[in-house]
Amino acid sequence: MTDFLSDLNEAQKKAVEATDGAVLVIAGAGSGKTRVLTYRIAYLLSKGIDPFSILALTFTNKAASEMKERIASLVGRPKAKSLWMGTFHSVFAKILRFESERTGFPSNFTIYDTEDSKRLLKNIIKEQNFDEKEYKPAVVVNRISNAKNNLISVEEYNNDFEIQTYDSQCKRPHIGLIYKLYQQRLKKASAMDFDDLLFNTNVLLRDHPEALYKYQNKFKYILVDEYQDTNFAQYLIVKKLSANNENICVVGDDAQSIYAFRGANIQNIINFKKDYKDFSLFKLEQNYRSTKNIVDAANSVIENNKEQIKKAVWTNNEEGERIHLFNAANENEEAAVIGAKIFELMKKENFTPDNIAVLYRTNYQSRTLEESLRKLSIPYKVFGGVSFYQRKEVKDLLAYFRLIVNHYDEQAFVRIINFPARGIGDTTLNKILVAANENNVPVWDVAENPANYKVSIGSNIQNKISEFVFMIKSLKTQINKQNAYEIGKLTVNNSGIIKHYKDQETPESEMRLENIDELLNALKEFAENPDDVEGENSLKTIELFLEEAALMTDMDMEENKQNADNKSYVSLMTMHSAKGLEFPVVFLAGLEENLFPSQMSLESSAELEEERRLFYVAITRGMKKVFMSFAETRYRFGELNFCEHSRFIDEIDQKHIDDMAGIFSTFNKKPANFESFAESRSNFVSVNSIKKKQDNNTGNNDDSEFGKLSPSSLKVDMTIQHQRFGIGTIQLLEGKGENAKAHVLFNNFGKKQLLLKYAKLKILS
DNA sequence: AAAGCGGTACTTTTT
DNA sequence: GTACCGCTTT
Repeated sequence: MTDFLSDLNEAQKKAVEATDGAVLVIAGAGSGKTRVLTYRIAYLLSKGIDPFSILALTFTNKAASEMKERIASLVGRPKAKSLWMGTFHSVFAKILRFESERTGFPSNFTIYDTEDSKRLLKNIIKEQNFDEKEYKPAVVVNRISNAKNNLISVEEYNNDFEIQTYDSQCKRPHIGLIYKLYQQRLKKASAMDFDDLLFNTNVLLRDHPEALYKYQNKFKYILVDEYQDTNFAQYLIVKKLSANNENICVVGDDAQSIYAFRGANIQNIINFKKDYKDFSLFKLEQNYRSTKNIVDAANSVIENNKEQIKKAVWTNNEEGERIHLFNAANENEEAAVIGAKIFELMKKENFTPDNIAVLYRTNYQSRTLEESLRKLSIPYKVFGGVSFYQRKEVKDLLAYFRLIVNHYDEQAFVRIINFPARGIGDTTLNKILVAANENNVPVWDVAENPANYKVSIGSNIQNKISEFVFMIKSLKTQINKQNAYEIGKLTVNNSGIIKHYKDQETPESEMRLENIDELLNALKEFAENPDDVEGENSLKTIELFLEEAALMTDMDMEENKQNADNKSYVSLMTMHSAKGLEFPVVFLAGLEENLFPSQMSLESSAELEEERRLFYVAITRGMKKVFMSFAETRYRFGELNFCEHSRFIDEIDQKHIDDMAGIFSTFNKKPANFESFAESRSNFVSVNSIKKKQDNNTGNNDDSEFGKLSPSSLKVDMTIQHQRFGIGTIQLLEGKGENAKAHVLFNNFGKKQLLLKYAKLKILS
């Protein structure tokens, strides 16, 4: 029964066999981390452990379903299905629904996504007449999210001197009040946001010891994937649940911690040894994924981080090609070259599109890349950005489902009360909202019976509201009688959404209809696939669908689709979403200062180290070939910006780089295989831009007088000359050391911010 | 009440 | 460049 252990190397095998007690597995990139987790679970099952008593927490739904699949192939489907395996959010959402009697929330609570949260916050800020410039929903939502991730309740937030001082200093003294009102409104709407799922689980385990004992006894073996990305709320849940027998196994890589910005605490993994004194440590250091060049290049970068657990990642794989580095005049040329190179890889080296990924720091970079790939008819898929579930028509329809399941869902109500238009406008809606607030009742109660709350609405509009309320109520009577797909069809027809878009007859409405169709297909597939623990005869209701959809990223969605239509695409995604994935060929685009590392990360070394870890993650996605590129100019907010290449490139040991950009050669000498690149480039890029490039490379321009100047030699109002921008006046000097910057007003180029570390200047007067 | 127009302020990463 | 807001007109 344990024959599958022979698939593992020594370190992996030991990590699998140490089933009891606290276990920390530090797994370098590509070292078979998922393999250890799956085999460990399979091993537990083969020893007769009940699958219901194993809790495995992952970072994404995709990781969970893939792992389940692999375990199923090792020990059989029935056992694999009975495992408690999923993301923190989905597993504990399930538990919170089950424990509704203890939580004070009904079991059909809605999960608000970030957009819902922001809209609600916006409403509250408006109602309170706070300055909307100071109180931006995005900022407020972050403050509240941070508080919740650190288990700071409304009361604690408002009584904490430090927090209050900080908010006051930021000119936002009322965030505590907003937090309070926000939680009240969520409660009234029977809704939780993402962070509440973890926060309220902690409350449940803290205030209800009988529930804590129950789950401690239930989950005899706990496994946590990507432990380096857990936040305090998650950490404490795991700690509490495992306190009884300490059969806990956490797997992670501190070098790949990239979610501190949303509360992840790298100390959780670094301090594991303090939390569990009797722990065993296993290090997986052999990389099976990438070539020597890629592994070594990644190692040379991550070395620059101070805070890390020591490990030596190595590989037995072939040497492989060096990392190909190239530059481009602007983002369009960069995209064109990447497209051309992909075209060539497919044509000459038989790579398929799904062998290839283009990774970037920010979502907006996908646009130019898409254009380039479209021109070359290369099939591609953009992950992230405006995902399927965020499209207006899809969210509208989901709002119907939400309101049907949970009438109190305020955001869903506001969204669809007048969509499609049924003559209930802003004025009426505001009356209802105000009345709901004044009487401290859900909006639904007011809509159901306005007269009760002294809302004066004309009888004409009154009838329309009643019709709407009636429609939602009648659909509710069906939700436990008909499956998700049937409810979906009824909703689409009764609501008038289909008619609304059919009447428009524009290409845009056509597309929206297609998306609605796609959602119905997803419902159908969901309804007809009895893959749940509950068994074959249980009805797949719309409620169950919503629960999944709320916590689904488009990553999970696209995964299903790709399997379904079996087409091959080049993947376009952010470096963050690429975590956990691997591709034979990886392009890293836009490696420029202020873009990557992001401008916002330059203020603290902790944030800069996180960017570096992200760079490490990005490089280590590549199996065979890694291409890096940067543009010398890039449009941002419609304004032209001149860019310097990313500092991270300089941190790679030069011997691993095939430097076609010429950044490491003082004499700008032409690299050995520049020709082959120029060739593939010239097929698609205007000859002009190449010429410009080559002129630069010959070193004809007279730059002998320009040099890097120390920040101290410059003063405001000085007139300086820049190699490219010509003559200008210094307006402002900021930053220290590496980050010293000068704001210069150029005569012909307008205002520019120059990093003194790179800018070559000449002082004129 | 709804659609259309023009000005404005943004873009880090996501369960 | 674009998403979003508030103003206008019908």
